[in-house]
Amino acid sequence: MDSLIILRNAHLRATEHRIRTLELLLKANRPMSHVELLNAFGQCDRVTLYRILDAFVEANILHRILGSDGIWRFCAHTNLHHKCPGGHPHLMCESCGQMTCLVDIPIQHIDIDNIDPEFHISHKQFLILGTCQNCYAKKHT
Amino acid sequence: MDSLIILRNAHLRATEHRIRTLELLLKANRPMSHVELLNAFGQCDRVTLYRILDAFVEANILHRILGSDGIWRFCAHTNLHHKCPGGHPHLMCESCGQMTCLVDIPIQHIDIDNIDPEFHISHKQFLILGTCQNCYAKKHT
DNA sequence: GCGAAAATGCAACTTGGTTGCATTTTCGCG
DNA sequence: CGCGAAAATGCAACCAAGTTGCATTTTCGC
Repeated sequence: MDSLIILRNAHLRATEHRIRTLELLLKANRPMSHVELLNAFGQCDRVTLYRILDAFVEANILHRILGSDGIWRFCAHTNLHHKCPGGHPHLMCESCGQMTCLVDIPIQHIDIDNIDPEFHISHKQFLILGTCQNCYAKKHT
Repeated sequence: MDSLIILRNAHLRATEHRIRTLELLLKANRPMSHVELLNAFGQCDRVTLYRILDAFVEANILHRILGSDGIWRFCAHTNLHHKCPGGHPHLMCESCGQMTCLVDIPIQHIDIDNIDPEFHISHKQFLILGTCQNCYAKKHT
């Protein structure tokens, strides 16, 4: 899907930076961190990129996931991402930081009324940590 | 259980700070952040507290959970915490930051071999976000 | 109670993210 | 087309959580 159309639909201004950011994320099709995006960019102020990402999350065209390293990663929504309304788990390599969306897998239901009836759930985060293929190979050679 | 005995068993030195930290966490029986502990302390250097917490996690007498605010919380192990070998979910109020261990609930199994056979899982984090009773009441008055 | 190993305190640093503000750009509307 | 309000950008400064290095003090096995 064309990033320009996505921006228009979300009532966001189609500036060069914003188009670029969205294109990068759509092409990558995996959650990327702020630094990662900044490096991929030719020229963009880091604060501007932070604000772009915030705006995109606000406009619901990205979702963001906190890694176990405390760094946020941002992932463009594709139609695959809407399969599980309650969100999906994320795989994260603790060695290189790479993250993957497990878009097909629903997150387990929690019967909160039986645990803490006074708690109001807004959403859930499920992070699966470990070592990816690449890093595992590197470690065992 | 006496914190001194726990420290001895874990081959950790029983200094005043360490006993105090462990006692605070055992008494609270919920995950606490570094600042929260520091405030509860009378006099302790913040770096020292960081190092104590690290040592305790290393020695496996605490577990730590990253909140959606990017701040680590530390929780003393009780025998309840060992019910679910694969870990348990955590409830977090996004308004006040308070966290609760759902020690009775096992985290869903992920059949990683069918998804990414090359990924090696080390552990899982399941965070349930929302609003606690207190904060919900405050918002709706 | 001696001495090696570990714990502590302090200063300085790193890093991811935020805020304020002046300047520039976008885009709806006449 | 081009005007002007609203939004986006760039820059500097800031903030907070966590880390590192190092000199001093404390613990605890012998």
